[in-house]
Amino acid sequence: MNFQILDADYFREDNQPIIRIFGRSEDGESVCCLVPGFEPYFYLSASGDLQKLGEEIMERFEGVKTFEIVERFEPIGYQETKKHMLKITTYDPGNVPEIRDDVASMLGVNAIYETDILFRNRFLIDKGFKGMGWVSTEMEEPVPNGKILCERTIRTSHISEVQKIANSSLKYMAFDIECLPHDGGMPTPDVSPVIMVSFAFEPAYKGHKTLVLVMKEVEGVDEDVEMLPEESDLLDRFFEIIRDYDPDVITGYNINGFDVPYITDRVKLLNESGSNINSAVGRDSRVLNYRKVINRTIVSITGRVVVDSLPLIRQQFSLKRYTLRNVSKELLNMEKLDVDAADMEEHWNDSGEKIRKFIDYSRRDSELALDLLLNLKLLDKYIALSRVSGVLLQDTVSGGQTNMVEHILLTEFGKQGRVMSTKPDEETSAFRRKQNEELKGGAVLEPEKGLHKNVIVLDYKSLYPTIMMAHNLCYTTVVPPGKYPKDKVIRSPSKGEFVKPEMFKGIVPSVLEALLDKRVETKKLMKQASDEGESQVLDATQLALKILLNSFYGYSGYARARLYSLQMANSVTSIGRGNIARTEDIVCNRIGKVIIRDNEAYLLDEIDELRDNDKIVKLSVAYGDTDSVFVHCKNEQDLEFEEGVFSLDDSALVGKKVASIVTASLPDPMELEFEAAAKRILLIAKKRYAQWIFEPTNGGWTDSIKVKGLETVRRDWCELTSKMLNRVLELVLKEGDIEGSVEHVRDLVDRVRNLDVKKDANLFEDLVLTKNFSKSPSSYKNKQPHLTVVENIQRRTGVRPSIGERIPFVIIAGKGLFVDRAEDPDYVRENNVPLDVDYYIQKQMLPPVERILSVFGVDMATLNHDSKQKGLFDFDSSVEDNTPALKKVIRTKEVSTNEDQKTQSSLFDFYS
DNA sequence: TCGCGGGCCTAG
DNA sequence: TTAGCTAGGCCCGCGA
Repeated sequence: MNFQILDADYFREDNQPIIRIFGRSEDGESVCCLVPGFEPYFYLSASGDLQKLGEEIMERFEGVKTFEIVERFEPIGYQETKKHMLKITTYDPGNVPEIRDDVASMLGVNAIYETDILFRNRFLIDKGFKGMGWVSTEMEEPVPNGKILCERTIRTSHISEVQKIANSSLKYMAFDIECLPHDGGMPTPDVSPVIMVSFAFEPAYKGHKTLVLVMKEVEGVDEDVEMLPEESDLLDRFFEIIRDYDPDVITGYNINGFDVPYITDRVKLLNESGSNINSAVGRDSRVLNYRKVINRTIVSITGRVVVDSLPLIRQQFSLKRYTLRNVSKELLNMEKLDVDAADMEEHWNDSGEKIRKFIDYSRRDSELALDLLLNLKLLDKYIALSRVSGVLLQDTVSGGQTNMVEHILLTEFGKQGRVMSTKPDEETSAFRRKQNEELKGGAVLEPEKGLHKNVIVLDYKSLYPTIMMAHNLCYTTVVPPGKYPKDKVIRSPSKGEFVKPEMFKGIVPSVLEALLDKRVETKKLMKQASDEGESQVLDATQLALKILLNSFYGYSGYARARLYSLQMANSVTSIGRGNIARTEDIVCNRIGKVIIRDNEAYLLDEIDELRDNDKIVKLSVAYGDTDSVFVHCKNEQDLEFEEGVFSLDDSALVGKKVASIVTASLPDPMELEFEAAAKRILLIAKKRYAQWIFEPTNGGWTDSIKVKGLETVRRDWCELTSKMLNRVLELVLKEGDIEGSVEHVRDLVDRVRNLDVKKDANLFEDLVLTKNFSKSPSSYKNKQPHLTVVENIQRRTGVRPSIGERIPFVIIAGKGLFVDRAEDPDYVRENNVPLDVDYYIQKQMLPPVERILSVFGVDMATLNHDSKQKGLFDFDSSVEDNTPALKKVIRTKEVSTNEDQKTQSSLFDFYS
């Protein structure tokens, strides 16, 4: 039988561990496969007589089954030879944590290794199985299901990996609960009952796409509603439905933060007072439970995957708010239905329309949760990450990059006879964090500020991974500086030394090479794929490979990693910094000029003499950040090309030429790529710019305005700022319309100045700011506007928003500090509190737009002009007063020269 | 008035 | 943010 691995764990049978793999088979059955015969082990290195030490350990610790003297490399540093170590095998996985500290403190023991690897991961790694990977079983014996809640349970030790791209069809279930709070506050499980539970299923459950359980009799409802008179019956039915449906994936919105702990606590309470709710949900019949680990609730259900979509959406989408209402609207374009907390009791006690509405609202929440998961394909990425890294799906969904990197490295270390370090203790991590103050990052080039035409964007393909590959940077190649002769090592600008690949090819570079090759291969397959589903799987796979490739650098400087090398991390970035500086030098000085002739790009020394129709392109670097360079193309006189002279295709010719020359000078597989051509680009500051960018797309060009770092992409500015700035950027970049920009800003300033909240509710919404409530109030050293609002809300409702929530606020009129005048928008709306329109004009609108338009000589006064006071026709003269050069250019289409350097606009002819 | 630290969020 | 990394802009409040 072939099945795909969803989850794995182990249990004990006659004092032997038996591995249990859960999955779904090719023909759609849920499967549990028992695999006996796998044993737990760990390593230790010691000085002295290893045989004697092994015997002593056997004698002293009952759990130790056997030992073996083996040869292994230590985890960190290049080593010429392996060392003798002890491999200790125990009877039970639980024995290892029991004895490891005692063993570590025995005389002569230097270090212990791999004592903290979960047994199921140890099994997967040693057998070469992967999370969401396919396996095939033979000679299986059927086993009576007993407590196992799968459609088939088998037992075999003949199990092997199978190659298959497609995924099995999983069963998804979303749920949501409603609780009845006392007097409109937050419900708490000690007093407020669960009155409704809703489900959404994919595929349908016995013909039901959704189902709502309600704790009362309601008339006039459809067959997707079940009525149960008692809360305990309702909860019992909830678990019965889960067991009966047998989902692979259980999802919901904020279920880890709310629903699961609530139901668990409620069941405990009810069962303690005489109820008999069977809350078994795991495929091993384990009851629903949760663990709290600082700030985080961990929920795991054996054999299934629990996916709370809230953290996934937080990670993947940058939104101003993450309420289900806002997320559904922004990402699904669907409305959440809602009963106000204050009206909940009234709806619940109603026996007509209101209670039916309440039921529909509850149903909708489950539908939305399922839609988020499926329509946004939230899980695809994680399934691909599991298949590529080998980590079980639950761990890629709820874990970080560390998990995956360490899983991959443990696998490769094992293959190459190298042991893996244990996780560092607190002290070691703290020490490393201190050391990390020495860790330098990427270089950011000083931008040539202002508006430019014809800028080519070049960037390095996977810069840090390719640096590690090209220079053999690895934990396994790093050597103490000076230990080996100069010609034997690669030395980085940060003075890190690594042996050359001829001496030893590093494990990290090898892994990266394999990942990169696989990504190229996957992209190729994707182009050939005819089936839509297969193409999607391949796309998720190449994305997963990209994520993994980029995880290794960050991991190398991570204080809590099993493997840590400041030398390696610093070498990566120092080579990166050297590289971008060298790239700038090649572009500006070694290349300098490119000749375009007959649709080909040439260097000066590639042609004999200049001809009449040759286009001479002068290159300079306008900006660059870490792995990118923006190359500014100008004419022979070092001026912008006139409109129509330098085409997008010319950009591509120059870009590809430059990229190929730079690439040729680099060690394999480092590669500079032509990415896009910007017709115009506005550079404001480091990490802040906007481009009218043209990206090559199968034969043609696709254009868009791309904004980086400016207020339009920042969530701590109000929507009005974003909208205003977006319009200004579009006018400036696409049309060169400074005058129009100024008018647009003035119109908006007027509207805000004359704001009437009752008449213009939309504008009010656009004035709402949000900031993340990121830590406990006591640890803030300064006042913060969102903290003021958190305190206000807590004072008024008794409920404090949770840490990690984004807090919306507006600034109200009054005296005193800005931070004290932040207020909850809901409160302001309900109580008609006037806003501080001056704050919005002076602090939210004018400064961001001034930073952009000052490039053209437009100042605050021009923008802040009051139409009511000065009249509508005042504009032209005010522009003339402030910026004569600007107006001249706009009005007369004059082709300017270099004479006026004061305002950038004088360099261009926008209207031609 | 200016410089600085805290805070937030983004680029890469 | 609920365990990859650094660079860096900008706002606010505070104190010299």
